[in-house]
Amino acid sequence: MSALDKLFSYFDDYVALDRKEKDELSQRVKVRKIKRRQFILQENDLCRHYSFIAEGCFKMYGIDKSGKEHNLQFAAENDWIADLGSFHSEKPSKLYIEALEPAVIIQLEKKDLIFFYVNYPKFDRNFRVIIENKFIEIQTRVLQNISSTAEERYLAFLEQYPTLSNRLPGTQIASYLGVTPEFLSKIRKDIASK
Amino acid sequence: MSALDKLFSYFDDYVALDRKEKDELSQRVKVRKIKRRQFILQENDLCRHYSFIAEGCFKMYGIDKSGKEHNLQFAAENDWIADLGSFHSEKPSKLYIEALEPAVIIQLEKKDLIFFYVNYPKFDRNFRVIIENKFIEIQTRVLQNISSTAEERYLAFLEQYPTLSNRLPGTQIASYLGVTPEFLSKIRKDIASK
DNA sequence: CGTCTATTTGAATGTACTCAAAAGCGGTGG
DNA sequence: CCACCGCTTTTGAGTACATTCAAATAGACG
Repeated sequence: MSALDKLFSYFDDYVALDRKEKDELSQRVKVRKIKRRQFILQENDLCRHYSFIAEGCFKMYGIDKSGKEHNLQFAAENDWIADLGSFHSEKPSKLYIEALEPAVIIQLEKKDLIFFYVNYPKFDRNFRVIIENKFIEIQTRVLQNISSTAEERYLAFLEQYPTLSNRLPGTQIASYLGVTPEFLSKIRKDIASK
Repeated sequence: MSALDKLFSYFDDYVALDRKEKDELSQRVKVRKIKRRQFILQENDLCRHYSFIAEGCFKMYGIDKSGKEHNLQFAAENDWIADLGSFHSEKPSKLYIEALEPAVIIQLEKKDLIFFYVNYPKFDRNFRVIIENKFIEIQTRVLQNISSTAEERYLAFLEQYPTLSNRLPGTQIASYLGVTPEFLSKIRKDIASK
């Protein structure tokens, strides 16, 4: 299945695209192969694209004043990744997006996205629903961050993202949960001894 | 300025509504007065409405197994509040929405919201942009939660929501930041002694 | 004025971090 | 096939950040 076909069938879960929309999309997107550890966004870049992931896995993170990385989100097959803040404001990003595995992505530039919003209202609908679902997801995460211990957050992560949690090294999960890798190791030990 | 007029001029910051859309909205929404401490959503309720706040201020929170409240968000004038998860899935909510001040809200039921989505694509557009901005905001909060100390988070809150932080008791802010009120008091003391 | 809630303070405790070091585990090249 | 390299994971001791519980104080509202 080609990368583009993956994108088309992704939209089948929303309001499916018709022939014409698929043709337009094909002409306006750019398919890219990305190597492990390659960045598709770095601090001070403008985020110019929505990237749909056909294969592989990315992390988006910020770096604090002491130089530590903090994972804001992971994204794998059939998901989008972008720094929405930079994308909309057209201001330099404070974030990094880096491939954790070799990947194939489909990139859509802002002007093209706007083209679809203007000409095919279906895109407003679809991206509204997509972002609503992402909002619900991240809100759950916030609630966990402010109300649970690191161990509870880790167990919730395993449950919510079983596939990802097998694919990712503990260091990356620790960074997502907001704990040190050493402490995650201790959490795992505690869990195992039950 | 009437509650409805506030809603109309709120939309002027997005794609403004025309006469017909305003008329339709007027007919389909319900304006309600809400008392301080009154709930517009409680655990196990279905969240059936989007509520636009014309006056007053609300908190949305979850209660953990030990009975403690954890504030997921505040919302004041010219903002929306709803449990999107429950609203979309039509499953019982795990959250509470409670007025912190006497309030006036405008409620829109799901079937009416869908009516607008279907008949006026502008609503897809507007709510897409609204939720995108909320997503950007909450993502910033997540990054702070996983990367900053309580003191840093508190200072960031003061900066980002100066009006709210004057309006809210410290206990509520503490709950939002994910710390105990006692500890917030110590943070304030530390900040004052600088 | 009394009641209810918010805020402050302090002591003891618990949760998570820092730093340093060792052990494990792939992959890669010689 | 083995040796080495880079990265991940584990372990432990000491420390810092944040909580709990209890109690006193201060404010706000009817």
